[in-house]
Amino acid sequence: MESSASDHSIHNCRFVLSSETTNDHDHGKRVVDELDFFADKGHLKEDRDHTAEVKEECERHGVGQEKQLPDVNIGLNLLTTNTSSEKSSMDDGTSSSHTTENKHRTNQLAVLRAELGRMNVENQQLRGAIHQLNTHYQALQVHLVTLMQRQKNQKIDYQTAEQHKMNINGSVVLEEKQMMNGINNLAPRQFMDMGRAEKDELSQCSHEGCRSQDCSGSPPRNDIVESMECCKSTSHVHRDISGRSRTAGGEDSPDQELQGWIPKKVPKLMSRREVDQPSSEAMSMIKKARVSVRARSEASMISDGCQWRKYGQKMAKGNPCPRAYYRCTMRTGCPVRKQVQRCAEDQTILITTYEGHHNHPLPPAAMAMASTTSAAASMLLSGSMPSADGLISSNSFLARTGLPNCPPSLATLSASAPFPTVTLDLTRTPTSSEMPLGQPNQLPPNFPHNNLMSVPQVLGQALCNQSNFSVLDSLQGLDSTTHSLADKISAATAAITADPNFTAALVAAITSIVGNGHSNNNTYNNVATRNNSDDNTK
DNA sequence: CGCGTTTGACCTGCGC
DNA sequence: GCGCAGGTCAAACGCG
Repeated sequence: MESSASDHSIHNCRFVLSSETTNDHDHGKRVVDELDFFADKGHLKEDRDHTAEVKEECERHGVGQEKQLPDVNIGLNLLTTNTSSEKSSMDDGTSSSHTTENKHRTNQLAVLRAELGRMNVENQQLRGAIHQLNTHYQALQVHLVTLMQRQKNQKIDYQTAEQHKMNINGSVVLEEKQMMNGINNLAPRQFMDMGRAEKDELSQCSHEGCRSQDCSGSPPRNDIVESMECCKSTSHVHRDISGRSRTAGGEDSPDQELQGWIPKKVPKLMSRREVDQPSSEAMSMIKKARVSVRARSEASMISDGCQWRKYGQKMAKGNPCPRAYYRCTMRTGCPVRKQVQRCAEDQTILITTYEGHHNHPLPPAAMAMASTTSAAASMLLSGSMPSADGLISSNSFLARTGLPNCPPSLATLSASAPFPTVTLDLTRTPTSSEMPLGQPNQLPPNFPHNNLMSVPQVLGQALCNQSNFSVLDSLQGLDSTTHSLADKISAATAAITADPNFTAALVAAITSIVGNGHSNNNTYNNVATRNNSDDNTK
């Protein structure tokens, strides 16, 4: 009894310490929610002091602590059952043993009360610690908003000065052009959402004490993409937008206002104030960031676990094959689009380009692809913005995403395209030198080994070195998939989703790669609960 | 009849 | 300003 209570106290102490330990592993690059709490050194010291207090309290309330604590009647009959030893002494029926028994009971009761009181104290202390952390966090948020506002004002001042100079030179037309360019360069649609989302996020967190750390007010961090998914309460901007522009299909559904499939003509209607958000260009880039997947397939579309609706087809210049435009229909207003086109040089190669981020939970089969786009977008904004002169080494991308096992030739990062695009070439078999060493082909015992993988799973593997599969197997699987791909995909998906261990491992791997993973928290939860029931892949 | 696809028209950005 | 190309819309159409 007492030992279990001690375990409890130890556990509590560990709880406090673990958050600190976690932060110690963050090197300032990957910003997790907890890190924000300790970003301020002063606050960190205070928190550590407080942690030490709690720790001391845990130690102080060891054996004998019960005497210092008041008697607490919790109204629970915790001693209604007897241990076997107690029972045997009762059976003896002697009065002396009965007295001993009573004393024993009394002692136990005292011990239990003491433990209860000690736990209450610990609870209060922990609450205090959490409250303190929240306070510090809110202070940091306020500080962050102030800094961003200051930066924004400086930028506006600078532009105003520049424009004034131009006016003096009589270049009014040019000035207007620059202004328009500025507006157009700044993020339309989702970027606007992000900017507003960040504000909403901050205020919401401060109001709610940031109960959901998923949405913790991110300092100028890199995974803004995730904020897009995490904070959808962006009604202000969308309402402004939808009020002045027609929505897709002429529908004015609240969903669309909130999650926004907003026509691209919107940006010009934006006021400059709305558009001019901090680090807007980078955010615009992220909004435009795309992930392109090249895979061999005779099917018209690769299976990625999502539901798509075709909304257009266009002949692209320099390619005899038309380009098809799809949008995600798993939830109304989901901003994710994809383009599917066959490669002009090799028409067996299907090029699928994804853009945007889902605003809804995804089935396991769709998670890899969605996480990939998130990871790629995050990576693009994380400082390795592509140089203007074409391709950069994919190694940085792979390194950033923690994918030492992914062959470099599989992924390229292109800036020559209109939008930064990560291209994953799943049609290429990596050379032996590119193959990760010490990666035996490890497949789960119950996994169908005969090339039955759909592209997202392959991609997930390519991106997740934690996965038990080898990339080479995946690629060979794709390369040799020359017929009835859809059937194989279905079979593979069914097999994979039927294996909760694999799904959990995949989710964990993806989550760890995407960063703090909170963008997919909902997804993770859904995956965890829907593991065996999902058969969404077509 | 409802839903998804097709396809021509339209919009927008960009380069000349 | 004009033309081109990419992207999107929405009416028409087809299918179950």
